[in-house]
Amino acid sequence: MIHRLHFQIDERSGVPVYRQMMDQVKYYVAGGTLRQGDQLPSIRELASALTVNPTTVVKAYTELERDGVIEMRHGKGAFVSGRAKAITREEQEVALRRSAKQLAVEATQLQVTPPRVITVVREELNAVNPSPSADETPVKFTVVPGR
Amino acid sequence: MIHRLHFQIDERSGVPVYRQMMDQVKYYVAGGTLRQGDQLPSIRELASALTVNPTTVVKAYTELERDGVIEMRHGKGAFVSGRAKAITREEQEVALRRSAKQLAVEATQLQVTPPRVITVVREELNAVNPSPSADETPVKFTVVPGR
Amino acid sequence: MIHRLHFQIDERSGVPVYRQMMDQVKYYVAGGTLRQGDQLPSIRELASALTVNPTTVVKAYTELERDGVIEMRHGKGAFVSGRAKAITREEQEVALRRSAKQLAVEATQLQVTPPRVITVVREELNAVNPSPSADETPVKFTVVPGR
Amino acid sequence: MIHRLHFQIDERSGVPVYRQMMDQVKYYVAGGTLRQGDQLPSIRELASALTVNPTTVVKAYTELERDGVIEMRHGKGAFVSGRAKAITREEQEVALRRSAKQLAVEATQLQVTPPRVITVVREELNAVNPSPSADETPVKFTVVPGR
DNA sequence: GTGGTCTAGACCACG
DNA sequence: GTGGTCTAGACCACG
Repeated sequence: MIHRLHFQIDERSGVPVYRQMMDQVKYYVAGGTLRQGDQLPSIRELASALTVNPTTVVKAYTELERDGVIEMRHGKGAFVSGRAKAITREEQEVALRRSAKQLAVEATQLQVTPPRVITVVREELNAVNPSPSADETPVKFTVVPGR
Repeated sequence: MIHRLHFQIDERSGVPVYRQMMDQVKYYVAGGTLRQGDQLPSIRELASALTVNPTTVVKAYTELERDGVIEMRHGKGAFVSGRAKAITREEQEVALRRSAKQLAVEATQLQVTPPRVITVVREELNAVNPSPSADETPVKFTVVPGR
Repeated sequence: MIHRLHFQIDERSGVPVYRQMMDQVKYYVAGGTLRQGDQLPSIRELASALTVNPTTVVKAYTELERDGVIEMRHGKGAFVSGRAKAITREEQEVALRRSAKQLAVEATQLQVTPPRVITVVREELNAVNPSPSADETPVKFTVVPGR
Repeated sequence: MIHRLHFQIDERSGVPVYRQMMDQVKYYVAGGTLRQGDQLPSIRELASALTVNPTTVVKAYTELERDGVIEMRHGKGAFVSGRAKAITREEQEVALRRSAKQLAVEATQLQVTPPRVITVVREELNAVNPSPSADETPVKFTVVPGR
């Protein structure tokens, strides 16, 4: 069974690319799509799929390792660490709410009506390729670039 | 009548502060809350309300002037330019959809259910102080810091 | 009063340059030469003094910040953190003993006599420019490249 | 008579393992402990004694052969080459002084007093199992892992 | 001036 | 194949 990770990089957002990558790995771990022992895409694979420089991926992975989310094994690859959930349930809620708030503020400033906002959110939720239901063996993931 | 501008600055987001400010002014103009001739908060007022460095506000206003959104009048202040809508209707839609997409991707990665996402968005839309219905005379705005 | 930091980079050693830099900053903090609030050489200054690439210094400083040893202030510079001694007295002893052991093993393999080893160590201790006695105000340091 | 080679591998040092092994063989040859015709530990023996990957030992031995220090005899093992002293007396002095300098710099940065440094060096010299006085027949060596 | 991010690409260690 | 380090240099944010 092939698992797909949807990585969404928005270059125009101003958020450093390596941080966008870090956040999304953490979200996948927090959500349970990525689990202990799973192998992440290799640096080169991820870099080419997202058309970013390999050193940018190296930076993201290095920071994720320092955060205890992943482990790098020399010559082997990058794996989800056994240490911990990347972020707590509470931080998860905070992250979601932060994005929701930004959307709400923006919509209000643009004077877009709430029903219209809800409609657009629904459409985007449908458009995102849902991650497959996880099975029980550690797997290697392929990348679905999103931009 | 006193109008309030809700400025939402998220320092942790990685987006440059001056760009966050620029975007929000543009959104207010696009949405019709800010209209031609309206006076924006002074640099000092905005800087102290948002506790950012005044030079950051200067940069935002300078760039907004270059974009034709506002005009600086020496000794008077900053005013919404007569030249144009800050962003087109289409750009508006793009901006909204971009935020919605980011939310959708994030929620999917976190395996938050769509209904839960919609609930959170509704809550945040209600929480945002709705901008008042515009009247017809140019006004000066006060700032409601949001962070 | 001008303070000097003696940085010793050995490219032939195989130890990554950024790690050599990190260790030496930690040693200076542990030894009390660098104290809370002291400003480190700027990235560019250190890079040019040691003729390494600025990105290498960036990496060393970034890791040191993550370790709580220094703080980067945007537009201001790098400063010794108030948080903690960089390494404990015990780690200090470990570090010293590790170097001493390596020297001892090497000398034994080379069949250099212990008195000769002691003589060479004494000479090298005298050759190192001793760090000046610290005074009481935070200072900026200049770099003495050593290689 | 059984001879013992003390191999000191420090994984944390950042120096590639194969290079640490190469250096120490060279030092033993330079010091006269290993002499022409002596048989080195087999790849498997050395790998398991030091718990490193056999390919790492292969790399070290291959490079040592390229440097003319040893010869691999198919099906027989690795032997000290007749060609030359692995390093000259001068290189020996350079190697020793390099280690001594690193120790001196480190101690100075840690503000450890010279007498204390000398004490620690003496202790470590005593702690190292001195290599036995060489006799005159080629011998096979066993390994004393040091870490 | 200061730090921060990123690209393009080389070279190396480990398996 | 995998990850790790480093250079050279561009461009940006902040003060």
